[in-house]
Amino acid sequence: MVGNMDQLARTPNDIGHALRAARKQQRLSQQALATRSGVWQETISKIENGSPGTRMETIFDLCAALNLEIQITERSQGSTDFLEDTL
Amino acid sequence: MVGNMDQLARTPNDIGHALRAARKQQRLSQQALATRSGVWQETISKIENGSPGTRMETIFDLCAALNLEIQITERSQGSTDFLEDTL
DNA sequence: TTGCTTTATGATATTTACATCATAATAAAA
DNA sequence: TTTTATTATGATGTAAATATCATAAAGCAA
Repeated sequence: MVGNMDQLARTPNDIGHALRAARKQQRLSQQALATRSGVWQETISKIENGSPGTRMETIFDLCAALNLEIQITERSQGSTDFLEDTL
Repeated sequence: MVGNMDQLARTPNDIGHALRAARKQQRLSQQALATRSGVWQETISKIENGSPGTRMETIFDLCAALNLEIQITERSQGSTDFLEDTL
């Protein structure tokens, strides 16, 4: 394990983990986050537990409230995966 | 100019722009992307034009098909750069 | 144990994204 | 121009996310 390369999100679970980690790091309850994000506590619970299909904007709201940012970048050519673009 | 730091996404429009840019860069039509992502061309059109409320998983599907990755990170404190974790 | 806080869950109603089709508008070639 | 490829748009039906409430389940202190 080289480092903290775990902000990568490719599934609803990844999102949930990232959000929960950030919230806990800031010692916010789901309810406190709900208040400052406008997303309901019940919804936050589901998202943190990886419920699928969450709307982008809900994630944006939570990220904003948690001082998180979302970046979209080219996938860095990984180690063992050998998938080639036959462009 | 240090680098291309414009993959930041905080609105549906940002997502749309990133996706369209990547698709064009790879010279794919919306239909071609639709085929390889499982997302319909009509839906791709709307997303690229910033339609709100898109489901996370739809974005994931498109990113996967375009070799893009989504990262969630702490918002880097701007200019005055003494940020402390009072852990 | 009790009591308090936090998180999860169940139900309902509204809203909306997406699939799907058809097609219109636009762009690009020919 | 005409033809073809691409993108956008409009309509419909279904599936599902979220707001909202009520409450159950966990967790944690006293």
